[in-house]
Amino acid sequence: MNIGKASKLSDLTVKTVRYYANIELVKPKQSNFTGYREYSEEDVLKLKFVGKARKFNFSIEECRELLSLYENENRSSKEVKKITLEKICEIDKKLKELKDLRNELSYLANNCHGDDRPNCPILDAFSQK
Amino acid sequence: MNIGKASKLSDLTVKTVRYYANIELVKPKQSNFTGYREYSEEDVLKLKFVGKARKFNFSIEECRELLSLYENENRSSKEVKKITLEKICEIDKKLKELKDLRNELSYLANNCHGDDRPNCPILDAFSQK
DNA sequence: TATAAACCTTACTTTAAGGGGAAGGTAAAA
DNA sequence: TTTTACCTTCCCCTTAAAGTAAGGTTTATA
Repeated sequence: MNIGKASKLSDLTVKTVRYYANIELVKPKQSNFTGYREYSEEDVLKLKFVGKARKFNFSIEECRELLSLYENENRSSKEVKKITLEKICEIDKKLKELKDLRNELSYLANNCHGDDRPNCPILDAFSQK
Repeated sequence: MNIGKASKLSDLTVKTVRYYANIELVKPKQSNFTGYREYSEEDVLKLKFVGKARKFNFSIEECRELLSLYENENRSSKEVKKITLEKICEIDKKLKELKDLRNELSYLANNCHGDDRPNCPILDAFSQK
């Protein structure tokens, strides 16, 4: 099938699918008649796989790694679990940062009367030495 | 003072300070003798201000907006509070996304035995149609 | 049959916020 | 005087595509 159909089936944009072909993440055959890319059913499965993994916040390079494990019959689930646990750690770190940030900002907002006077503790906080 | 000193005082890298000058966020005078940028005390205060705001996750364009409020004697704290509350909303949205993501991933990891057998529920989840 | 619409291709530019490094000018210290 | 420490502009790199241009192909319609 052509890229348009593969795009629809995998629920990715044509641009994205073409990008994945260019970076050799999911690389279809390419016809030498028309130059059109020819996607197989298996290619579509890989595209879907990558789409899911991307939604799970895995980077392209991590997707590449997961995909190779996915394709490798001799893979061990240990490796996949390891990558996943690392990803969870990353998420936890980012969660903490965001929570701290939220606390500080909401503290500032609560102390700002938010009227037409120029005095503003938020700006004061930003301009503190 | 030259850019190196302004960089140290504001706790930003020289690259960053130069970048801010290029995008006209904090723009110092520039000597016509040497071509060196000349930072005033006030410029340093603005750099510090931007540094703080950036740490609070405000984008460059938001910093530009905050900075103009900061410089404006006739500002109202209402405007600043509004921007801040919007930022808190954004953070809340991102927090929710990350929490959901974490839940799904940790569910998958918990159900993965993590041994040398090739069966792996994480990969299974990614390859579901 | 002619043509228009719907595909497809490569290639270039842009995004955010700088980092890295080259090539070269300037200033201060040894 | 020379070395070292600054400073300058310029260009490429990062993520993960999206936007657009210019042009080739295929299919549907008049």
